[in-house]
Amino acid sequence: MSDTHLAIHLDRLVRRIHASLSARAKTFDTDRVGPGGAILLLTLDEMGTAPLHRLAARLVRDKSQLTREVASLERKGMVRRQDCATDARVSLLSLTAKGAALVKTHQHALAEVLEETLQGMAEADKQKLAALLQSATQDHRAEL
Amino acid sequence: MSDTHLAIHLDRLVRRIHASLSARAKTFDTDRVGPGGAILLLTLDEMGTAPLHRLAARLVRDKSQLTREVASLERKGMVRRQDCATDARVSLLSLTAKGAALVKTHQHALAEVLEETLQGMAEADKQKLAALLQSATQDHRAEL
DNA sequence: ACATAAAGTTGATAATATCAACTAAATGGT
DNA sequence: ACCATTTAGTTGATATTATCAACTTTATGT
Repeated sequence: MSDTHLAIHLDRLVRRIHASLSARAKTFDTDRVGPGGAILLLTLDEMGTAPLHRLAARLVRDKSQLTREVASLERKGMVRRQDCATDARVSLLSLTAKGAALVKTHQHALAEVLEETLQGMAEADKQKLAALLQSATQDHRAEL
Repeated sequence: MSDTHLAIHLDRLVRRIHASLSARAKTFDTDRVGPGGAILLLTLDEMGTAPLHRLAARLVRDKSQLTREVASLERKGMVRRQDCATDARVSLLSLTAKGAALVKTHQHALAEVLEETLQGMAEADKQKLAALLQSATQDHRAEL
């Protein structure tokens, strides 16, 4: 029999984390960027500067959705767009100072939630888990 | 700095799987139970018979949502409810034969998608990942 | 018997996702 | 250089899912 277990537990874990986060959201999500906005910012933080479609590919979200989310974050002063010199179609996204500061806050909160959610796991196992998850989401054809 | 990586990769992996699944949904989700319905059925399959609130706890979803989802699956003949002998408030949920058959179908499809999504990972790593995910979602206070 | 909590439902609303159509700009051949 | 085809991004309409409070009915503890 096949391992659908992996998917089931994956879903549970994500929901646990999400629940924990939104439970204490009032504490740290003062700008109300929401979970979607938060992960966008965290991802943009690790990408530095990126066109929207690349960010969409990373986040595995529809471009149209990203358009709106980015617009919202832009209005809040978290994200900045600048025209691309070599391609007039793309607008390059990057964090503002305010956005970068917010990332720190969210990283902190997320770390706490993870700590709480995964209390029970040995530190080594957590690291192993993180590593395996990373390797699971690696490659997938070129998209750096 | 803290490992928010775990959460980020978790999100990506879930979205990849979800995207893969919905891409080929027409192939196997003939009853249109959707991802939410599917995971509910899979979970109920592993629980056997369970009251709604227990299922909700397992799935980490709101009871109100489960009420509606279960109602929908009931209309489709996948889930059955029976009154609890010892507590008139609870209705016990279980799969119908049709529901159990559907579970098989979805397990199959899900296994294929996982295979595809995680191609690149060694078999041993997949198993390790599954095990770690399971341990990550274990316990959490009593709720069997 | 009474207060309190639990199980489930309903309603209203918010947040996200999906998908097709469309504009503008780039690319690739011929 | 020209035209067909892609690609980046946006917009609109709609579906799906999540959230939260209020409420009914039944159980529990004292």
